[in-house]
Amino acid sequence: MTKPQSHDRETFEHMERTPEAQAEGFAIVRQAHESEMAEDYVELIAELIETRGEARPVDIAERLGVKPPTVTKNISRLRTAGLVRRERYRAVFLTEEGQALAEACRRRHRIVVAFLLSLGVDEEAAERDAEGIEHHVSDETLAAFEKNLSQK
Amino acid sequence: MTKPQSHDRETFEHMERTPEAQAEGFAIVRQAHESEMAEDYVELIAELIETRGEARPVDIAERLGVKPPTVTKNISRLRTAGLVRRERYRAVFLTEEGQALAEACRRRHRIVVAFLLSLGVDEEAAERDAEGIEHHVSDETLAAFEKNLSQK
DNA sequence: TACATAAATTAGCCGTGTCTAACTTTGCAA
DNA sequence: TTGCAAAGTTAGACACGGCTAATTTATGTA
Repeated sequence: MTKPQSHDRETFEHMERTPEAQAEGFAIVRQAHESEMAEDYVELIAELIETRGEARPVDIAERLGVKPPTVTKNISRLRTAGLVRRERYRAVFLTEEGQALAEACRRRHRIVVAFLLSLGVDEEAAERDAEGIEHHVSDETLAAFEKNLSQK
Repeated sequence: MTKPQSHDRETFEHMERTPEAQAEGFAIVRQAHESEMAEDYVELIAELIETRGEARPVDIAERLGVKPPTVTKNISRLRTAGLVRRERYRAVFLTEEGQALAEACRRRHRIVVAFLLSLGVDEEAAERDAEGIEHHVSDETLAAFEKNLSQK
């Protein structure tokens, strides 16, 4: 069950993580992927409501770079998840829960972008990279980003 | 084609990105997701070959936290992609191309981890977050991480 | 050598997130 | 007021990356 104490190689450059710890890490990444769609949508919906007064599927589709049927399907998933409220053929609005999630996501997004900018990454790249990175930043790392920012 | 000059709101807190630029950002993230599987596998395979002399599906599965049939299926995709070479029921090896990719991924991984550690993130979290973040770090951002590291 | 066990594969299922084609609804303008 | 264009939805397909159950192959040991 437990590993034998003695090995051919007794010396390690750096201690390897256990297979279990490694597996847990990958599980966390897979889990993050599952919530990415929801996070991207509510974030974008909040942005659209703020700047245009409403979030129309056609605008969501354009900004996400996907086709309208994809938006319809995903919006209905968000509705099932309780993040979004809407009537057929009408604009989309966020529930309380959706708003809370959007707020958290936008805050995290802002921090990641600001942090990358503070590192000297240009605006285009910072914005692009943040889109992918933000979903994988733990609270602890986010705090480290913030701390580092305020110390500049 | 071009946007009308005058708007209801002439003042922006910060200039919004165009829908196209935003859509391109999301497209890049989606693209990154497609190569994540390949990157995680070749990185892990290289690691296993280095530490154990060979990469067996059972070990890959354990460390990835997935079941063996998943590994079989994905390995065959990697073979099709030309990243991996192997005979049925035998261990997996990397092609030249696979090795090059693995090397690039491991380098990026090391830099991301080192950077997070330098920010004061603890080892566990750094390792976990890096797993997700590394696939979304552009060359430019990676360079910024490195530069910041060397300046410590 | 033969067999039990471990490893790997195959077959077949599922949910996600994308697409195209075709249809329905909305709402504006003549 | 009616009719058309734009927006939205539905239906149906597909690839991906997971899974379980059942099967096949490899291997070490009795």
